[in-house]
Amino acid sequence: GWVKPRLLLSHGAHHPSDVATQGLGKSWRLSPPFLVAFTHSSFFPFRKHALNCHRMKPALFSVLCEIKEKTVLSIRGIQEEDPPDAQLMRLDNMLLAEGVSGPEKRGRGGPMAVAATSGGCPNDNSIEHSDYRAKLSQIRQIYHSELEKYEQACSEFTTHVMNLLREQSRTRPISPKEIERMVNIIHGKFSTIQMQLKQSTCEAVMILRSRFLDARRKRRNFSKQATEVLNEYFYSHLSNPYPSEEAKEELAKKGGITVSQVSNWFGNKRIRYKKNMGKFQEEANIYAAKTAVDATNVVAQGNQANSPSTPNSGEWEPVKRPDGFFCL
DNA sequence: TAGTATGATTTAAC
DNA sequence: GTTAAATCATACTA
Repeated sequence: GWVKPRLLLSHGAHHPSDVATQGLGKSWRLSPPFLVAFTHSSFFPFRKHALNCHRMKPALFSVLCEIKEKTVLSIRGIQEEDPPDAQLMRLDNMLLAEGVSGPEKRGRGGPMAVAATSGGCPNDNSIEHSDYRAKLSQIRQIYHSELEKYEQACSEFTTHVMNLLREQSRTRPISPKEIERMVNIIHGKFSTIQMQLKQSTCEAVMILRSRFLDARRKRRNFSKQATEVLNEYFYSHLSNPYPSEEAKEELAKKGGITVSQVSNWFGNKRIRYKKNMGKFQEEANIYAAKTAVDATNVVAQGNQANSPSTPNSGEWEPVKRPDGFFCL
């Protein structure tokens, strides 16, 4: 199921101010002792106002910022910059291809189109198709809702931290650059969360897809209409039951199945008929009689008989395999 | 529930 | 590419 990505803040930070002090704390702790003295908690309640109004404050503040900046840069210099995230790009591409992100796909596309044309029973496939689409739409909805939530949370959190730091910058050496860096850190954290969301979404789509494709493999008997059409052709072309590509297309159209299903059916039928002609004799008689009745009706209507291109003259003479194996 | 029917897949030959 | 043949997996039926 769905695993809602959690807000991942490093070192157990649970509040914006924690992050603020955490981010700054490292460099702050590296500052010389005399600087720490100015910021000691017992110092503030009594001296805060005096400190802010002190004539040396601006000068001292800029020095503090400079020292801090150098310290931070020396630490950051050790750390490697993140490489461009290829995985994020892959996730984005997949979500776009699956129709989760970007404009919603309408009509036939992706695996749905395959199933909609390959199954034996079009109605059932329509149900599966709409089921797939409904579930994909659900995933899409959850994805966008979560994404929006995270973006809003990120924006609110950033504003909150920025305000907090601006407020603190009146009494602590926090430069605008530092605030910018903090904003970048927050955005980085939220990007990680977004990536987790994208990953979960991709997993959900893959699971849905595999389930759908498994369902597609389920065998369904052809409709009576399809079986009728196929059998009629088979028994009326018993001498050469190898429909041409055009004939296959026609049969597929009439039976509401695919051309490859027609090919499969004829492959199965030929081998099974050959193996046990006796079993199919009754069926053959029924279709022979049916064909005869149809032909009589056509003649009775005064039209030219629409007889099969290869009449049932008795022998199977496969053009490609003239081994007499299919003789009646 | 076992046996049978049937659509799909795989393999090998052409 | 098509096809036969074997096989698989599932649907159907008594």
